[in-house]
Amino acid sequence: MPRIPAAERRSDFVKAAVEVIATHGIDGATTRRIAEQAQAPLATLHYCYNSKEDLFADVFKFVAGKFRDVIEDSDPHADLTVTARRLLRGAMECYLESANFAATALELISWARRQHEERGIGVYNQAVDALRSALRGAASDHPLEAETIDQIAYVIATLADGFALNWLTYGDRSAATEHMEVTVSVLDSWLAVRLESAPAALS
Amino acid sequence: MPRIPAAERRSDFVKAAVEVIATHGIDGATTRRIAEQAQAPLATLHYCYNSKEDLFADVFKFVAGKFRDVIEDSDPHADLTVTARRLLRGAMECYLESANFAATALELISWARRQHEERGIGVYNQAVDALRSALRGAASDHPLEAETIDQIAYVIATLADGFALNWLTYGDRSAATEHMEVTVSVLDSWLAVRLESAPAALS
Amino acid sequence: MPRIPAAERRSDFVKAAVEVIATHGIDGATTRRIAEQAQAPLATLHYCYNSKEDLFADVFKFVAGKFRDVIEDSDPHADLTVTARRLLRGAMECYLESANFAATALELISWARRQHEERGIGVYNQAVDALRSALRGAASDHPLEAETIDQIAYVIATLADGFALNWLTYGDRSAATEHMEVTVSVLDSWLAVRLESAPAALS
Amino acid sequence: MPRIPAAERRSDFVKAAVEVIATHGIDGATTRRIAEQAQAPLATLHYCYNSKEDLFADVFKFVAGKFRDVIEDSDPHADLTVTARRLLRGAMECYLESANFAATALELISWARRQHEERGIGVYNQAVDALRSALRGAASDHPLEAETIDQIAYVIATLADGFALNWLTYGDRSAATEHMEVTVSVLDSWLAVRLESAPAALS
DNA sequence: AATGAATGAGGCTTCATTCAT
DNA sequence: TATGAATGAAGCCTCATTCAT
Repeated sequence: MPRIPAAERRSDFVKAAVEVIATHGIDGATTRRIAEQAQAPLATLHYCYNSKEDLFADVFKFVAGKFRDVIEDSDPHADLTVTARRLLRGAMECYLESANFAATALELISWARRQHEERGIGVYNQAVDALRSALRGAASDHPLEAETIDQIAYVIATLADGFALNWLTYGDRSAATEHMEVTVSVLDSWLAVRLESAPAALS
Repeated sequence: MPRIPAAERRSDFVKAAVEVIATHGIDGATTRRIAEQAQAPLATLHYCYNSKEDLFADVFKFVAGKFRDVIEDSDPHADLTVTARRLLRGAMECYLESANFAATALELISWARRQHEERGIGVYNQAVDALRSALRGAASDHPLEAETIDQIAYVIATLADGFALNWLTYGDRSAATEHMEVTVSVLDSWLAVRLESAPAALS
Repeated sequence: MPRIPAAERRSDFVKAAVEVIATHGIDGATTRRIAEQAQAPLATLHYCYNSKEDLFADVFKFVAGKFRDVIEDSDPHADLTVTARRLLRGAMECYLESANFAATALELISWARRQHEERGIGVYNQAVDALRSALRGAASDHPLEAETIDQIAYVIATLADGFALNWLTYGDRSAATEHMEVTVSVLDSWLAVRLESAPAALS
Repeated sequence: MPRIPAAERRSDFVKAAVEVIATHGIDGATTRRIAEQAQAPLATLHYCYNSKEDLFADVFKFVAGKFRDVIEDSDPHADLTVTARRLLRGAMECYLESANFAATALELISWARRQHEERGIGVYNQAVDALRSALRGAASDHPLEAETIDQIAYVIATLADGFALNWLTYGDRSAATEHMEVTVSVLDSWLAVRLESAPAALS
């Protein structure tokens, strides 16, 4: 009965959609289920969004925005190794904090791949771009080759996503917490070797 | 009326399902589309399988079997480091060889997570189990702690899946080929550090 | 807040409805589309009219009124043949001037037939009545049988509507202009024969 | 329960659609109502036709075919005047025989106009084309200018459609029967004048 | 055994209308 | 007075599945 502004209502539907996508998958996220989750009549969803696709576009923005927030929160003055480690840990903590968010992010990546002909469009690409930007900022003192930045971004993304898949599959929080440490140590080991040789090549 | 043996018919449907799942996702893999891809009448699918879920169970077996084949192909007499590297590379080559297989595997992992209450059931779990067995075989000379084996299996799975996600997202084969090398070097770096200290702890 | 008088508002909606009905048909003339065409919020339409049917009743009046204007414009002192010709030409020119008006008139005729059980109610009937009145006025000197008047009115209506259907179907203005002349000549030929014998029967 | 071949089922739906279109108009002809009229579940309609549009295309064919039958039934050896009169009478009798057919034909004409950008496509055009062919056949002895044929076809179509509109509006069969005679006499009067001068121009 | 025919359930979307402000 | 917000009903269509042959 309370007449809520449309903007706020839309946000409710986005949150509901994240829950439903995580639980039922992208294609199982029917308008009925989303409306029900948002405790709103089905028609109200279509009053706020012209189409399901419009709603999903907003979900998309929401997820991409959360990634960007996590990535940009990292201290820009830190060392490259420290920054990389923080980015990876931040992503994993974000996944660990909300399994639904993690699941929805993976669903969206899968969905974007199927939906659009133009590859690389979507959450994944935006997140990797943000990773690259953050890394470039941290490496501004001793500029690395673009290729090195790309590789580090790739490894962080790979480790974070691989971690997410495992955590979502087993749903075992304590195991995941341990895996987080292992994953960080993997990055550390590789970076130690990788950055030891790379700057040398530049000097 | 070619009178195709039932077994072959079922195999056709499984292969068709893999294609369709990769292209349209698990929920987009409708019985109609699968039957069409298999060039069979819709009713024939239900003649071979009681339900869609039964068919998917076979798809499941097929994918899990392919993983097991890749893993068990690796030389059981090799060194642990070499074995780990081979397992990772084998998985990635398998993904690279058929993007459809990779996509279907990821879809199935996602699907299994949503479908069943009991976590850890499914393709992912079977693959990790197989990884563990292979690693144990390679480490039979100097037995490691179970935890170490678990960690190595986790890291291999994580790296392989993270690699797959990237490759599927961009669909860039040459980039993926380079990523494969990077990914292997990540494993190598970490194993070098990890195995250097672990045995020490045992001695 | 332009504070537009309610009467003007209603007139805007009627005009918008005529456009929309012509373009999308009676059933395609949704309240949304009409409000949009009138550049007014949807709720305003229902503020001015209790229901869509009420609005359509006004559209009805508008169209019937325009017909009456055309018919009553014709010189009441003219000869019967001349009057009949003028009425037919007037109707056709009216159709030709605005295809939207023609289309809406035909839609309303169709709609009225479907809507009401009582046949003959509607735009068509009102127009034919007006035709009869005009013809009676022109024939006041040598009163004809009512049947003759009825027949002339029927023929004029038939020719005008048949013309409209053709013009709307092809949308070819130059062809329609030629058809107008042919149509008038059809009426002339028939009237010449018809009125030659009819008065004779009365004398 | 009887398993009827799809082709026959389709014919049932076409007939049902004609009824429903006549009663409720093109846009009121919902799939639900058509299925109900055909005494079939809604889903069965979509088993026989991929879409509502496909069904309507068949309705289209059915109506156009009936027109063609009526027109081509006319004796090809007859005189032009006789042929024209027969064509007109045939069309009107066809309308009179089934008001539903008449209504559906007019609805389809209206619908085709709204639906397709390319003007002149549809039932109307096909019927007029068939009229022209029939007239050309009858006039083969003393070939007339194409323009004359066109005009005669136009006048027949105009009179028949105008007649139909009146008959549908009032639903008065006895009045319509009288109108039929009047309408034929209108054609006769005009043809007498028209063909008297036209051949002269050719001789 | 094999497959066209058939269908209830549910998918997304739009409708005319009402409510609260 | 005006109008964004809200909604039950109904629109077309596709789904997995079953039935009859």
